[in-house]
Order: sequence, then structure tokens, then C-alpha cells
Amino acid sequence: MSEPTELRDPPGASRRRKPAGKPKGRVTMTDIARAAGCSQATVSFVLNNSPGIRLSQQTRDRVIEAARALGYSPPVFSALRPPVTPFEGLDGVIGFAVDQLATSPEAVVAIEGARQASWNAGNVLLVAQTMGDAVMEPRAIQALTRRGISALIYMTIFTREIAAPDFLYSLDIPVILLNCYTADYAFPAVVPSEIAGGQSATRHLIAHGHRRIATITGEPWMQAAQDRLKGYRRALATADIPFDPELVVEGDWSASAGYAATVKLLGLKERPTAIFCQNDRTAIGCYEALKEAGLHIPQDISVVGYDDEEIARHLFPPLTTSILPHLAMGQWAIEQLETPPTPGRGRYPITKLECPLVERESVADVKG
Amino acid sequence: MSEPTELRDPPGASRRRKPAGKPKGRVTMTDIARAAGCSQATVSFVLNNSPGIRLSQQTRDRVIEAARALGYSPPVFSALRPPVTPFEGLDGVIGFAVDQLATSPEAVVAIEGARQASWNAGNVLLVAQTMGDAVMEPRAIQALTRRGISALIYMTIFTREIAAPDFLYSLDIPVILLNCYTADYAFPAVVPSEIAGGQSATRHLIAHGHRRIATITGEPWMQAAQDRLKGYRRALATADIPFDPELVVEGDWSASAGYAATVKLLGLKERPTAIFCQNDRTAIGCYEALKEAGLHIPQDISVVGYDDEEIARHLFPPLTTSILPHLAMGQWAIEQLETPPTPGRGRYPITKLECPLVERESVADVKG
DNA sequence: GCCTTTGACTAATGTATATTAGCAAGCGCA
DNA sequence: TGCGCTTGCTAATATACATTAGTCAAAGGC
Repeated sequence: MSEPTELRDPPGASRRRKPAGKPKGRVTMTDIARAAGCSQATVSFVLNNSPGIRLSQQTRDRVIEAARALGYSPPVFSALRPPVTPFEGLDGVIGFAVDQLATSPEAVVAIEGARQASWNAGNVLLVAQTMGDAVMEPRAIQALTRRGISALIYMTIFTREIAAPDFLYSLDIPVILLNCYTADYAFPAVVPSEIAGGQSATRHLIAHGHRRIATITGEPWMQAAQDRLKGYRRALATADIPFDPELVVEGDWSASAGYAATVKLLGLKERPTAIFCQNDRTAIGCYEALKEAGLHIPQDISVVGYDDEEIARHLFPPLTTSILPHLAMGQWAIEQLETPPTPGRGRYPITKLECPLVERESVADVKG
Repeated sequence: MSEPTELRDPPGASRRRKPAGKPKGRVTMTDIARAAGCSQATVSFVLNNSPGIRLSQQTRDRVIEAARALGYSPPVFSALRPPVTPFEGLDGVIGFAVDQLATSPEAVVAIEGARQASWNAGNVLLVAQTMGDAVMEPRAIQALTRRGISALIYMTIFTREIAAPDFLYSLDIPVILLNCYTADYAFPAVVPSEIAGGQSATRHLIAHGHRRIATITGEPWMQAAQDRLKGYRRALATADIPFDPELVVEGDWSASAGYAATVKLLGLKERPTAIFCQNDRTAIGCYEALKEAGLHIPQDISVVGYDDEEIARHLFPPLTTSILPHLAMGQWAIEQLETPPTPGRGRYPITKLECPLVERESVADVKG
């Protein structure tokens, strides 16, 4: 207490502490007060509607007016990240935007992967749905970004190339694409390796001695269908099995298409000994047609699916299928944030994650 | 201003200003610091996971321990008072907190219901997972509330009574409970009407002429299991069918328990003609046992399930089951927000929504 | 014309948290 | 031995909002 005056800097001196050119990151009550020509206290009273305080309606209106004009929002402490956040700890809140949540379980699985990976670091995931709607998508993402998230994961239900909405480019936080990618490789992106998946499913059949392997595709315009087919052809080529167009039947991911396609295949002069259904639903229809024809799986004919949907486990016999790596993709996305490889928005290669095959009981060695 | 020294109290003097015997209304970081034997700053670092700060794991653990023990919850900046909200402009964002997202589809369905209902009004739903963790739950909800959401929906995966965390009470936005409720009825809450569901499932069997109806329960300590059983007994009583304890077998929601229970039921001197499985998984095991015994569904014996899981449709024969009204519950929650009946936190009755029965092909008239 | 009251507001201060600077101990090393 | 570096933490301070205790001017009372 000998020199109390030493303790106090002249008022205003401290203001220069923040050297950054950015004077304000947020609108505060003080700003509103200045705009409305009153004190910060008055603003506090108005915005809190404090009981027992008497203020003229004019003043109240002026304050509200100003608050609205300046876009005041209550304090978000986590949003006060220093201008150049070195991304070590990556605290806080990570946004996860997805077009649909309910239509298929993959989104939930990816979210779960991201959550698990965030958990250790104590980060919270905030999920918003965009519904792929041009009006709502910006609002949904704004609901996240405006609130001070420290990174955004942007996921689509179907694997595809997207034209990223403009605002993704103008965000100043890391953006990771999950199950989609942009043509300009502007963001780190991760997708399942469908080609490798189709290849390993087919290779699995080949390893069991099959040489006459049919496949039932999905809707041909979908990336996943094309890639799975590509993998199928590649596996055939690798094993020196000639490609027979007769053995490729177009489906549409549905069980009924699987049924019809299988009937068609069974009508072939030289029947396949194995069928690679490019998703599990198709396999359901395939099973049905096979059973109707009096064929036994896998003794008479082997079947593999794709996607490892819940039902694959409950079919009879349980279906050998490929797991979509959405859990791993979610984790991968978070890991990208932990290692700070954001060297000025360069070009990122698209990461492809494997679709491991789960062997169950629908594949056997070829007869004969 | 003649006596500037008067302005500066010696540090600590100001502490005595608050004369009230109550030293603290809330747990602050300073309290935690004292308990953990460190400084308030350290607590701040730990709880915020501040980037670029290095602390020993021990210290972090001690702080988290203490925070948990003292029941710390971060300050809630209200910003927007209910009575006269100055800015409807602060775009409608509704928070949806759920303990688990991935473990079962119900949460996703409820979210979808809430989303659909919000959509028209142009509101955005932000979803956070709490994982039922004492440390993470406040953080997750904080991630929502701090960001100025205009309402919070709080959901649990299992239907149950909860002790709502303190901070739920101190929020000044509407809070709706979904699939759970508090003993003090402090919040509007909605749950499935499991009793009515169990009753209507059983009644359905009675309507088909069955009188000897068995049931396989879930884990007995779970609310849902108790209520479904209660509904079963009620339906029996209403139809003047005596209750036979022999026909009630305890399961645990799993297929294998369903299998074992069915085997036990088939060993009875007087076999049941119908089995009410209290969830679909149980029914899977039940189907299995029945088929092994050479019985045909529904000709020889009828089966109903509960939950309408995806698989119910794909069983053979497709399973008659009750739909959990999570979609409707999500919608209901949003509707409560639209009609603003929040007259000073009164007592709200628990709303129960029906579980409608979907008839498929696993029930037939009793033979003879 | 001098108090008193009241309405409308502010200065000053309090509270809780975030952040910066720096201290002290330990370690590798020249 | 002593220099520089890292690690792990605290003291001090800044920031943002809430609240208390007023100030000040106008409107009465006497």
C-alpha cells in the first residue's frame, strides 16, 4: 500500500493493449448506448426489462432500435476467440450441418463418430439440418456460424460433388466436407472408397472360387453406383475374368428392383454362381427371388450386399456386406481440426476411407 | 473528488459490501478454485479448454472433479426476457438437447417431428448431445443457451422421471421435456402412453378371439416395461379374462431373451394362443423359437411386438406392432412453443401420446 | 421563492469470467 | 556454473454486464 497510485494506469492506457487492428469483435451494450445516446446502464435496464426501473418509452424505443440496428446479441464468450486462433486446443463448439438427418442412419453414424472424437477434447457438437433447401440452408448454417462455432463440418447424405454455397468460402473457420467434395478441392473432404469397396466385395467372391459373378447396380446416375460398378470391373480385370455385360443388371437400390433383377439373372442361359448386390435392400429382393426359385444361399448361390444396414444381420442367412465407414469419416473430420493443416486454403486431396467387408454366411465356395 | 484516496478501498474491503448472510447463490469459478486448491484463472482455463494453455492432467482432473462435486454451472446470460422480447428478429433458433443420438432411432424421429413442425415457421433446430454426463451436459446445453436460443427441448432416450439439472430452472426461455418428466411438473412434458399401448396391443389379440395371451416383458425396472405390462393386465381385466402369472415371462428387451421366454411358454401345459412381445427385438427371438417348434405364424400362434422398428416390416410374416409416437412428440413439443402458455412456471400435466397399432400379418383369429 | 417530490436517467461500483504477463522450478547443455 | 528453454501455474488486469446510489431538472406544495 505504499504506492497505491502505481497500481492504476491512467485510464485509457490499457486500451492499447489489444494491438490488433480489430477494435471490435462484437456489439456490446456500450456500443448501443453510444448509438442511442444514453448510458450502458440504461441499455442494460431496457434489454433486461429490469423490474422497478422507470424509463420513458422514447428511450426504450431508441435503445431497442439501436440494438436491432447494430445486431446486438447476448455475450458469447466462446466467440471471443483472439483474432488469430492458433488451432491447438480447438475449444468449444463445432458445427455439424447435414442435409437430412432422418432419412437414413448414415448421418447419425457420422455424427456419432465426430462426437466420439470431440469428446476427449471436451468439445461440443451442434447439429443443424439444412434439408438441402436454398432458403433454409443459409439460415441453418448461420444459426451455427453466427454463434461462434470454431469449425464447421458439412455433410451430405448421398456421396456427391457439390457446388459449395458461397458463404462456405467466406467463413473464417475451418470447413470440412463429409461425404461430399467440391470440384475446386477448396476444403478437406472425406468420402467412402466405393471403388475399393466394390472391388473387395467382388474379390471376396473370386477368392471363394466364383468366376461367373453378377452384379445388380443402384440408380446409375448416382456416384456410389458408378463407383461400386467400377470396383466390380476392376476386381474382375485383376483376376483376368472377362467382363460380361449380361451379368450387370441395372437396379435402383430397392428390394423390388433386386427381385426383378435376380429373376432376370436366373433366366440367363449360363447362370451366375454369385451375385454382388450393390446395396442391402437390393439383396433383400434378391434373397426373395432366389428362395422362390428353390435355390439355397449360399450352397447354390452366393450373395453379398453393401451398406451393412441393420437388416443384413437379420436376414437368413445373415448377409455378407460392406460397412460404410461413416463412423470413421466423422472421426476423421474432427482429427483434421486437431492437426492444424490449414495452410491458407490450398487444395486438398479427397480422402477416401475403406469400406471393410463383414463376412457373414451368405457366401460359400463355388460348387463343383 | 477532493479526497481521491477515499475512492480506493484497500483490496478486500469491498468484499464486505454484500452484508447478507448468504455468501453465495451460485457456485463460481472462485469456489471451484478454492476447492481444487488453485486459482480462478486455472479453473477458467480448464473449463473453457482454452487453447494454448498447458496444465498438468492432475490439475485438470482436480478442477473437473471439484466442478462436478460442487455442481458448477456456467452463468446464464438471459439477454431476452420473455415478457416483452425486444427482438423477435434474433432469428428463431430452438435448441434440442438429447442424451444420446446414435443408440436408437427414436431420438432422430423426435427431432424430425420437431423439425417438420418448426419448418413452416422458418425456425431452425440446433441439436446437441449431452451423453448424460455431469460435466458435458451443462457444456452442451450451454453451447445452446449461450447462443441465444429461444426455447429448449430436453429429451431422454428412455422414458423416465428425471431430476432436472438446476440450470434448467434458471433458464428464462421455455423448456419442454420430451420422453421424460420431473416430479415437480415444472415443465410441459410429453411421453408415450405405454399403458394405453400395451392395452391396445392386448385388446387387438382379444378382438381376434384369443383368451390365452402370454406376454414377454422388458427389463422390469424400466418404466416402459412396467407400463406395457400394466396395459396388458388392464386389457385382460376389461375383457374379464383372468390374469395368469404363468403367462408373464420376464425378458430384457433382447432377442435371445425372447427366444428363451418363448421356449418356456411353449413348455406350458396349456399353451398360449398368442404372445405379446413387449418390443420388436423380443419378437425376433420369439419368431425364431416358434419356427423351430414347427409352429406357423399366425395360423398356429399370433404374435404382436412393440416399437415398430424397421425390422418389423421385414420379418416373415411382417409383425403387427405398436408405433412409438416420437414423431408426434417432437411436433407436440414445438406446438407448445407456438401457443405461449407459460403463465409463471406453474404445474403442467404430463401429456401422453398414443402408440397406434400397425396391423401386419402376424395376428390371426384363434383356431377352433 | 424555498423546500420537497418525482420522473428519467447516469456514474460508480460490484460480480463473474477471460486473458495477459510473468514467476519459479526443473532440465539440458556448453 | 550458469544460460536459455520449457512446463505449470498465479497475480493482476481487462471486459461485459448488473445494480446501487445517487444526480438533475421539472413539477408541485407552502
